[in-house]
Formats: sequence, C-alpha cells, structure tokens
Amino acid sequence: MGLSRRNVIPLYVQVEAALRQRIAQLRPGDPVPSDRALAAEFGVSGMTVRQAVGRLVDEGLLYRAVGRGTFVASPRMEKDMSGLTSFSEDMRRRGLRPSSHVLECTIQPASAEAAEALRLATDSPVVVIRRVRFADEIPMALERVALSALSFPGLVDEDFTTQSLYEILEHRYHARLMVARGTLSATAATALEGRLLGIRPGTPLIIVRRVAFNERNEPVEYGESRYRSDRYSVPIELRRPPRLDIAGLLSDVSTNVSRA
Amino acid sequence: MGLSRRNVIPLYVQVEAALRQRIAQLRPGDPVPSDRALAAEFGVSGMTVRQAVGRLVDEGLLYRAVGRGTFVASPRMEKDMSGLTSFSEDMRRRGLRPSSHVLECTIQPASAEAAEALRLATDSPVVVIRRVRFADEIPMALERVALSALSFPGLVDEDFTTQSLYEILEHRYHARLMVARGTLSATAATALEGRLLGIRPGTPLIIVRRVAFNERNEPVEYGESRYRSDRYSVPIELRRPPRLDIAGLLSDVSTNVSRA
DNA sequence: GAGTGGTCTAGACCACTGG
DNA sequence: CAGTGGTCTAGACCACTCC
Repeated sequence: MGLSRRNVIPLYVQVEAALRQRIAQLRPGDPVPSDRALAAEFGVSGMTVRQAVGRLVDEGLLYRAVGRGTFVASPRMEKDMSGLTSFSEDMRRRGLRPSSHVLECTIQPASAEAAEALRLATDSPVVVIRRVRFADEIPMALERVALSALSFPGLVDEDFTTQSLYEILEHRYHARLMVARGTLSATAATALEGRLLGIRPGTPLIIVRRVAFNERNEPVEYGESRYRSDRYSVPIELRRPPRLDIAGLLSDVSTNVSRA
Repeated sequence: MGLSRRNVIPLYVQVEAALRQRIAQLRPGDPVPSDRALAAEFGVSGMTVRQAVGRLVDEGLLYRAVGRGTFVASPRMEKDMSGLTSFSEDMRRRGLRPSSHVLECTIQPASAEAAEALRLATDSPVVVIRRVRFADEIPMALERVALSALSFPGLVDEDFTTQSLYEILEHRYHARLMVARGTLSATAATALEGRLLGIRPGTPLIIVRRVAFNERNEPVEYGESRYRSDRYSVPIELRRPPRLDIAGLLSDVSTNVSRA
C-alpha cells in the first residue's frame, strides 16, 4: 500500500481510502489497529491518522471507545437514504425517469413569506417556477419555488421541462446548495390539486416546505412541494445534537487557575 | 477572557465558547480574526484554534475561505430545528407539557418487520409500547415502539405515562440513541385513530417510521408515530452528501513517487 | 502497567487570495 | 507581496480500560 506525498490528494484522504478498503473485509465489532499502529504502518503522524479515522467515524463506519480501541460499526440499513437532493436526482436514484410540466415560470414581486425566507426586500423581483413533477410519466408532486431574480439573471428563460433546477444553478451560476431547512406536514388534496395529480380530492399530500442555502449559509431557494402520499415517502435521518451547552461556564473557568 | 488549563473542559471548547460570544456581536459577512491571530490571542496552538473554529463551521455559524479568511455566516432561521429527540423532549422544546396514555405495554414475539429492523430472530421477545401522546392535554400522536426484551430486562415494568422512554434507556440501561433513520409518509386517519386523537376520520396523519441506533450503530428501537397534521409539523434539515468518491484512486497513487 | 483514544504544542510547507 | 486557510510532523501528557 503506497501513499504518496507530492500528490494533490491529502495524506489523510489516502489513509482514509486505505482504511475503507480494509474495513470492507472486516465484520461489525472487529477492531481496527490503534491510531499509533496505523501511524507507524502508513509512516504518517498521529494527527493525520486521527483525521482519517475521524472522517470514517463521522460517516458511521467506525466507532471509537477510549481505552479500548477503534471498531467497525454495524452496517447501515441502506446508504444515501437521506440528503439534500433535487426532485430529479431523487427520482433517478430510485430508478425512475423524472420529467416536468411547467405551469408557470415568471418574474414577480416576492410574497411576504418568500421575501422573508430569502432575506429580500418585499416586492423584490423573484423567479417563480411552478411545476407538476412526473416519475416515469406518473404525476408525483406539485412544486413551487422562488429565487431572487437579481441573483440569477436569465434563469427565467431556462427550460424547466427536462432540466434540473439544481443543475442549472450549479453549472450556470456556480451556486451550490449545501443544506436545506424547513418543515414537513400533510394536508388533504383540494379539487385542483387532485386534478393535477390524478388523485381523488381529500387524498393526503405530504408538504415539504424548505429554504435551501449555499456554502455561505445565504438563502437561495424558497420552495414548497406537495407529494402524493400514496406514491411517495420521504427518507429521513435524525441525528442526536452532539453539542453540549457550556453557556455560562466560561465565567467559572476564568476564575480558575489560569495559564502559567 | 481567561482560559484554563488544569480544567476538565478542553481548551478547544473554551476557545469555541469565547468565539461564540464574539460572533453574537458581529453581523453576517463580518470577518473573524485569522487562525494565527486567535492562537496568539488565546495563547494556544494553531491546531487548537483550528479545532474550535472547525466546530463552529460544522455548526454553520462560520464559514472559511482559503486565502481570504473566516467569516460569520448568515444566521439560521431557527435553531435546533432538527435532530433525534423523543416526543417528550420535542414537546418541551416547543414549550408544551408532554404526557401519555398507555394503550399497551407488553412482551410479545417480534413481528417480521420489527425483527428485521432490530436484527433479531423472528419471534424473539420484544417490549411493545403503544401510547397516545399529549401536549398540554391535547392529543397529538399515536406511537408504537418495539425494543428487544432481552436487551432491556425490566423495561416492560416501567411506567410510561409520564416518563420518557429515551431517558429511561439512557439512565437505566446506558443506551444512548445517536441516530435514527426511516421514512416519513402520510395517510388518512381511520375511525379508530380519529377517535383516539379527537379528530374526524379522513384527516391526514403524518407517519414517521424509524429505527434508532446506539453509538455502535446497532438498532435499538423500532417504531412508528402518527401525528395529527393539523397540529404538528416535522422540522427537517437536509444536507448535501459531502463525501467525494475516490475509489480506485489509491492504485494510481501507489504508482507515483512514494515517500522519501 | 501497558495500551487506548483525546487533547495539545510549536513549529513547518503548500496553494490560494488580495492589493 | 504578505496573509489566509489546509495539511502535516514528532513529539507530549491525560484519563481511561483491561489485565
């Protein structure tokens, strides 16, 4: 197993990849060599090994136990169940072919809600796109999104029948959406919604309302999707908030012995 | 601002807390001192500062730009919107008082679904708890959970009317649930469900079906909750899967110049 | 006591951004 | 060019676990 300095790939990524291969041949609960042993084996420093192992721990492939060692975690039920993806990506992942019928694609003054979510002045121009979303020709969802028209000039002229909004944002505007937050609720389909989705009025719809943010944590997309609950379920992954609250601890700390 | 060695609290957590206070007085886009400047100011090494700043970046409070600096990110819409929490925790966070009516609390052979989710042999004994969940005396959700009876002896005898299952698991069995995965869907309430929740049959219910895992990534709890959609919405946070795939890269690497 | 992960130091070089 | 974040070293001490 050769690692390479003078390579674009950081050492810790190389170590991570090597460990990944090794883990694949182990069973859950099996120990992985200690940090020190790995450092010696790969000829790198302890911090570098630690960084590599840390990433695999974050990913859930390994877990650490102080004083005992590092071990292979149990495998996930499925991989990539959750994550920020566009409808197109989402459907392709499920092995379905996505397409759209564009109901509306215009520039109009931002609604109060959209303006607040996108942190724009009220009445700022936004591009509003409303689509019926299909998977293998079957209507799956209604979607309405709003983006700042000033931030994305020319966006309104794109063809959203086949193109993915997220891919346009990434390739044409170099805007990469990193995280979305919002809420999920449910409602009964109205007559109009039922007609557009080919279901009976009253059928439950899953509502996903969200704001998507770029790398700088600036809001980029405000949107709402309404999915047929008979044909769609949303994969979720919930993590325990790990951060411990030490508010107010600092003042105590400062009264203790301070540094030499 | 005094930092303390010889304290249980790691230095990087102290630096993190100090930075958190400072960030609170800055505006989005404002720069934070460079890693080197912070290291000098706090009298700690660069790696320590890096660890502190890294945590704040992970949390979305700061973002880094190579060659330019570290900056305050735009604030979140709400904090702590998402995460693995018990119903009790969840309601308390919303300022409501949680309580329960226990419909069932028995040991019985695992269903096929539960056995698979919990990786048990079929017919292994599981503790099944069914509850109506209230917030401020208003019925909010129906819940059914199953846990291995062998892993949690005596659990079936606990009183789940007021106690939180997660708190019992943590304090009595030292089982800390770290992550849950599952799906979210919707359905129309049946007559029975309507009666238990005090709503009309046909009202949409949000179904959260999940498996919760401990630190070792072993499945611990399999459960399903059905929430009234008129009184509850589920906070969600979706992240872009960040991991880049470097499979096959290792072999190339090993043919390059290897270490001196 | 030997080994483990967790923290920490005081430096270093690199690629990249800005003026 | 000076400054930034990103990576990396070769050590160190600590609390903890297992024997």
